[in-house]
Amino acid sequence: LIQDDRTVKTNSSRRGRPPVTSRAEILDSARRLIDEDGWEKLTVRRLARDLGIGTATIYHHVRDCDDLLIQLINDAASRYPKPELPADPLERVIVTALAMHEALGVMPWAAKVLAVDGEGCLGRPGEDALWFVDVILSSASDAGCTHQQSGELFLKLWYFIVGELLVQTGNARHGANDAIASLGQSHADATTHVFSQGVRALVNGTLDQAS
Amino acid sequence: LIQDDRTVKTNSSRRGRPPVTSRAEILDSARRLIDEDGWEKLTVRRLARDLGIGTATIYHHVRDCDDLLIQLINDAASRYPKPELPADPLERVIVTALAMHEALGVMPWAAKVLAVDGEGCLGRPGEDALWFVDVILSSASDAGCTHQQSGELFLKLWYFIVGELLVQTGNARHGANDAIASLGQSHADATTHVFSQGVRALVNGTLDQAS
DNA sequence: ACCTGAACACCGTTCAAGT
DNA sequence: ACCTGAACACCGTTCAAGT
Repeated sequence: LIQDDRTVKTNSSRRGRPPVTSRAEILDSARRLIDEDGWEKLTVRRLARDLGIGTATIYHHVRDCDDLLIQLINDAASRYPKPELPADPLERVIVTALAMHEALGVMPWAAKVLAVDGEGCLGRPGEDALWFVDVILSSASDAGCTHQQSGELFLKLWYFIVGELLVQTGNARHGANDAIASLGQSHADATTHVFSQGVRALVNGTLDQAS
Repeated sequence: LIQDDRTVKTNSSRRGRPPVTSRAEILDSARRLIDEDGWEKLTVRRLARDLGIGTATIYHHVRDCDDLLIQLINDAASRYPKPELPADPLERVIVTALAMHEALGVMPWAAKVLAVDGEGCLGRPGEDALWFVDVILSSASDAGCTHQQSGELFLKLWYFIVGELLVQTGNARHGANDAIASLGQSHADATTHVFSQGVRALVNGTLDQAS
């Protein structure tokens, strides 16, 4: 049922001891453990126990603990539907930045991992995450930015996205923060609003400086 | 020499077993260990070994491992010289945000801790970190922002500051990132420039939206 | 081929007992 | 008063041996 990967492998090469698990099963299990107990409780040993396999077996499918988290992020990013892009290049930058934030938002702990292993995840060619980077850079060019200005704008947006995720992860753990709590709207609405206003401010403010 | 705290304590109440260490010694040792081996290598056990004391003794001075890091951050923030504030309120917001970033910059790992224990560090009344928050909020008001707009502007700046620190910490560990590497200037100059331009863009962009 | 128990070298935290 | 060894309940990672 869930073990199709295993079956396929066993069929295609019928010699040797059959695998007891697959990359897909490991990622599924990890996802479930994370939203049951939080990402900081995910350990290789716990994951193996959950799957009912030996601890060392995990290391046949992932290089180490960080690699597991990065695979999870790339997996989520590739599942995320790419947004419709507006014709206006500036609007395109904004929409893509918001989509990038939303794609990462399903795993807020991603910020911590991405920052530690930074371009290890975003910068590898062929990864889906790279799509967001490309669209933002080329749209900025279309809006009249030089190569350098586009790079700087992306970097600023990246700081903002990562920072928002990081703060959100923290607040989730120990109650809402004061600045947000004092606003009249619901928590989720308020943070989304502040975030998108910030992205707009960053884009417009940067382009005003350039001209 | 470094053990004045201990001596003072021993003199003022001469009964009972004398302390073998003090909060100041613990913080000093932690600081040294961090910039020798990196903050992720700092452990309670290593710290105790470095001080030549029992592991459990550490827990007389700090509640737990996170508390130690937070004390370190607050200590650094309180040491940081407060910047001269310009008359123009908008400029005051910018200068204070840059100073806040610089104060935290001596401990880039602070971003991770602050995000996890968020307002636990920034929000406690009486802490020096609160000064930065107050100045930014009141300066934004002086510039014509409503209470809510000031709060939102601070939050945006906080996202940006935290994000920049987080990305910088990550890049330090595994080589410069591509966007920055492609710029003509030195690494440090380039990142400082991008950061301060971003703060300006955020402030100006936000105020343009308001009017 | 693929899996695993056991081992290695660590963690944070607590607490009864020692000085 | 203050300190601490030893214990508890964990970690990540490796590798020789097993199936």
